[in-house]
Amino acid sequence: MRSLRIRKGMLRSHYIGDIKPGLVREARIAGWVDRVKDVGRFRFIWVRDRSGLAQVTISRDQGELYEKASGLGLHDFVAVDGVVLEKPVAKVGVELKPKELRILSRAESPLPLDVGGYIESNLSTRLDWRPIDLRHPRNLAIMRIQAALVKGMQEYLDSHGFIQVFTPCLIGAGSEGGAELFEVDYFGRRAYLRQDPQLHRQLLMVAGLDKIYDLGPSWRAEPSHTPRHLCEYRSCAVELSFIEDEVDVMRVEEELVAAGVKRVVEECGRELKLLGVEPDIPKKPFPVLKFPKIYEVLEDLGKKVAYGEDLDREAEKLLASYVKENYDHDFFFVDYFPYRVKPFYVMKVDGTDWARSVDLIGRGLELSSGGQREHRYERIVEQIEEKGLNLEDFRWFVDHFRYGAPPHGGFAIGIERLTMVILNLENIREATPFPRTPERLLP
RNA sequence: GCCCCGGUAGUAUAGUCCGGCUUAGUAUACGGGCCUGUCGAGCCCGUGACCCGGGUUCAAAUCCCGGCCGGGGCGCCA
Repeated sequence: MRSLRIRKGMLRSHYIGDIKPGLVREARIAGWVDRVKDVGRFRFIWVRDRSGLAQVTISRDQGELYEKASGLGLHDFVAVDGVVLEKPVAKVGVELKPKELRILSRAESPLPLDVGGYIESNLSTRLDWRPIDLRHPRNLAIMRIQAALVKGMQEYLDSHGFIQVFTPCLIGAGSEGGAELFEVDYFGRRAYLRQDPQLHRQLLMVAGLDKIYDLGPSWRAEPSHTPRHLCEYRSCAVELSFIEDEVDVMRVEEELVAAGVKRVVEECGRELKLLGVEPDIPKKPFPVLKFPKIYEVLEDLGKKVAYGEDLDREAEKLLASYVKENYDHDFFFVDYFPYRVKPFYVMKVDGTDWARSVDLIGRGLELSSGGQREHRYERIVEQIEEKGLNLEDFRWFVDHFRYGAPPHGGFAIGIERLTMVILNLENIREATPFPRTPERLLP
């Protein structure tokens, strides 16, 4: 990490992690007090910033400084000027003999969480005090890894001709119904927070943008009490035109996931080690399981799913272990979903009850859905009617398809879910700094 | 939306099944002391808690009912 070029008198000259004993003689560091130990002739103050941990060693003969340090407590915020010991005695790494110690902010004690690292607080308590919780290197690591993941995916998309766009979050109508939408007052009219940027991405295909992605939030007003749902989450939503069929979409998606994971592995060795995970860069192509054959596979696994029915959680998990065993893969696609369980805009497999509709499953968890969309005006209208929807409600969308639309498809990958799967997190709330769940709107 | 489980010091837990044997135990944090280049230091002392309301009972952290809060399973989904 490169330290900021600083002006004289600035709070810090170095990130702790940047200090190389022998190369850096003197440094000014700033951070939170991680531990205070009073031992004979010395007081040891551990100081942590986001890059690492330093020990500030104050000997009794330093008089005033020694006294000042006696009042320090956990998570006080301090700045220390000192000489870097060329051969540190401390095992934490960097050791400083201070010239000056400034206490910039006091932490009340006891803290509302155990920050010492031996007691793991309940997630709920941690989230109540999330800023303190995020000081823990482990949680910081999750945020960093997610940033690398998104960066890797963006790099892939940018270098393959995808244009980043921002589609609206406030919408006048839902894409599939309305039950799970958050309602917003829009100058006296009813508006909604989008549940997916889907339909607007399709309109951009009609517009000829050809290949796009939208990185942004979506909202679901589902009161789900599970470790894998958030009411607000981010997705990397991709749409591309001039495809032959949904297979082209899958090819992009697996490249995208692999590029994200690759970036994480390359860039976040330290963080991954801290979290105790070693993700594999997934092999391409990802295995594909298709309806209706999938019913037979499930039956062999001892699970009966009625013909034409959707997969349930148990089926997804069974298939995941099946894929792991037979393909040694954590990810797989499911293709040709029954048309009746999918929304109106999907492309049917001609003359069948199946759709060119694709889910990506990672470690048994649904990470995305997508596939090829129907681009022919008459067909879209027909399908809206088949689904028992009111065509007039979708005019704002459908009418644009009357004037020439390319074959296209896409998908939206849940970023928190992908993070969760790669890092083997038990709860999706770990994968976002301030999770929104049915009960939690603060902080 | 349906179902299951839980709520004890700042934090995390034991005790709850089978009411009394509890002055509610332990770890950590916090305050004090001893020792000591500590690195999860060690030792001694101390402060600190039964979610709220109602009921049963001689007696409730413990049993029952309601509320609030939290966790999970399913559904739905990313």
